[in-house]
Order: sequence, then C-alpha cells, then structure tokens
Amino acid sequence: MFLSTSHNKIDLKCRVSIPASYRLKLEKEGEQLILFKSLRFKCIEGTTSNRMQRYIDAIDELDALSDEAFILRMMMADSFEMKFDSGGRVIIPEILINFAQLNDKAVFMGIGESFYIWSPSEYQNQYNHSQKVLKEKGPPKLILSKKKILKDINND
Amino acid sequence: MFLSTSHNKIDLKCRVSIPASYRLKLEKEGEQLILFKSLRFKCIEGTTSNRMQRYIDAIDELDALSDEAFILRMMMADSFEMKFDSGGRVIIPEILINFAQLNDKAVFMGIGESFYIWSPSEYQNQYNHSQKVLKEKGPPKLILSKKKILKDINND
DNA sequence: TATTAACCCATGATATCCCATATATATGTA
DNA sequence: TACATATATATGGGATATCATGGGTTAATA
Repeated sequence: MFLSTSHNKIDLKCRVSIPASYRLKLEKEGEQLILFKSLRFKCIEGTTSNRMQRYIDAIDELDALSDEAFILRMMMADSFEMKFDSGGRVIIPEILINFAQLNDKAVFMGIGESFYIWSPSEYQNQYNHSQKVLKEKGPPKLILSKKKILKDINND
Repeated sequence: MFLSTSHNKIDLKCRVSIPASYRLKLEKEGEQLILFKSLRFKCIEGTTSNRMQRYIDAIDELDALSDEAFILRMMMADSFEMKFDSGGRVIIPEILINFAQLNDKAVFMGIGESFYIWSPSEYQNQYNHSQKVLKEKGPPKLILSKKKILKDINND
C-alpha cells in the first residue's frame, strides 16, 4: 500500500525521488509506476500499471460513445509510464508539472492503492480544508465491515 | 499499454515518428502496427496486429449479411500494416491522411489498447469537450466495474 | 523515365546512466 | 540519555544514449 506523506525536492531537470516505501511496493509486485492528471483535484495521481490496466478494461465494457468512456480515454492520454533512474527518481512530464503547478517541491501523499503529488501550497489548502470539515462535522464513521461497503457500492 | 499524448511533425514525405513508448510496446509484444480509419471519430486509429485479428475473428461470428459485418469489412479494407524506418517513422497512407484531415502535425493520443492520431484542431475539439463534460458532470463516480471492486474487497 | 518507397547518415534536444555527496534514519555503545 | 557509527535514502552534476527530425541516395514500381 502507498501510505505516509513526504516532501521531496524537484531539481532543475524535473527529477524527483519517489519515496522509497512506494518504490518497494512497486518492486515487490513487479509493477510499473503510472502518473496521471487527477480527475478530481489539481494534483498528479500515481498508481500501478495493474490498476491502470483495469481502467483500460473498463473502457471496453462501456458504451464507446458515452461520456464516461470519453473521460476515461482522456485519462489514458494524460497518463505516463515512469522509468526510475538508479537513485529511485523519475522525470515528471512537463504536462503534469504544469497541471499540478509544481515548482521545486512535491508533497507525496499515500492513499492506499494510489498516491497524490501536490504542490506544497495546494497540499496545505487541502489539509486545511480537511481539518475544517473534521472540526465542523466530526470524524467520519469508519465502515470496516465488508457487508456495509458492498451496500454502499450498490447504492451509489 | 498505449498511454500519454505527443505532438509530432509530419514531414514532406508524409513520414511521422511513432512515439518511442508505443514502439516499445509493439516491440516487446512482437506485434505489427495497424492503422485504420476510426469508426467513431474523424481520426486514425492505431493498434496491434493481434487486436486487429480479434476484430477479424469477430466478423465470422456475426451474420455474414448484417450491417455490422459490412461495416467491419469496410474497416478492414481501409487498414494498413505499417513498416518502420530506422528512425522509428512510418509513412501514413494518403487515404488516412485525407480521412483525418492531417496536415503537418499529428497528435498521438494513447487510450490503452489502441491510440488515436488527430489533427491538432480536431484534437483540441475533443479535449475541450472532455473538459466540459468533466466540469459539468464531475468525474465518473465509479470507474472500475462493481464486480471488480467487490473482488478487490474480498481479496484484501 | 518519373514517382515514390526504402535505406542511410547527420543533428540538436533531451532523457538516461553513472558516480559523488548530502541528508535522514536506524543501530550500537557508553 | 547522549553521542558516535552505520545504513538507507535523497540530491547534484557530468558523460552517454536515445528520440524526433531533416535530407540525401539507392531500389522498386508502374
């Protein structure tokens, strides 16, 4: 799983170290790293090639002319397979740098099956927002049982 | 997987570089590159010979006189097996150039199992449309199929 | 013979590789 | 606890390879 948060530097060649724990997960599973534009936030999302393959499979199951299929195709087009150098770094494509408005610092935020890469300021915004929601609404109820998760999924 | 987007030049000899990452995928799988008229959009579609073979197989399973079979056969008729030069370029057949209204620039858009080749202006239209849909409808709530997510949950 | 594809080599930009160094984390010892 | 040492991780920079592109020469075709 991709967990924990770290702040790494982006150098002049647009290289950035992927946190070692993330690399370890990828290596253990023999997976490639895919980076793409988040559909939800102004950040880059990272995940495994295996998971990306499942998005691709999902395209074939949709009406090819539907909006969903369209958005999925665009997501593929904004995705990149990363190569690591010997120091565990990747070069972030310019398109993604611009999209997430990254400069010289990147905040890695592990969220389980994938992770986000934020600019420090955008990360701070999101963090503040979540703290505010937490204060106003209280902590979310954790749904741990499978039965409840299934129910949620089927009610969406 | 065919991923990411790149804008390459079409030279006076109608040669264009196929993005290196696409070539790598084809090479790794020992596949030929097939180009054909998209059935849905005003663009060229590229895929592997293997996937094209599956289209061909699918025709045999259809009613031989059906419209579907007819359309698929038309697609075959306008399909071309590409040969690479030493620099990783192909010569795009004139029929396809005209169909997609290509001029001196081609936009390669990877969508997983295949990729599109657009004229810059048509690509821009498609891109704008997807951004509009994304803004209006938000990201698809559940992109992965329920079946697969249930499977994930039960495997955890 | 005219046209076009196939093949060859050149070039600038940029990614990749390699090695050195700094920083951080963990471990051992007093 | 405090400090020293070891290990792993992150970062910097220069050499090398690869990519996209241009252009010329030969081979096929019709």
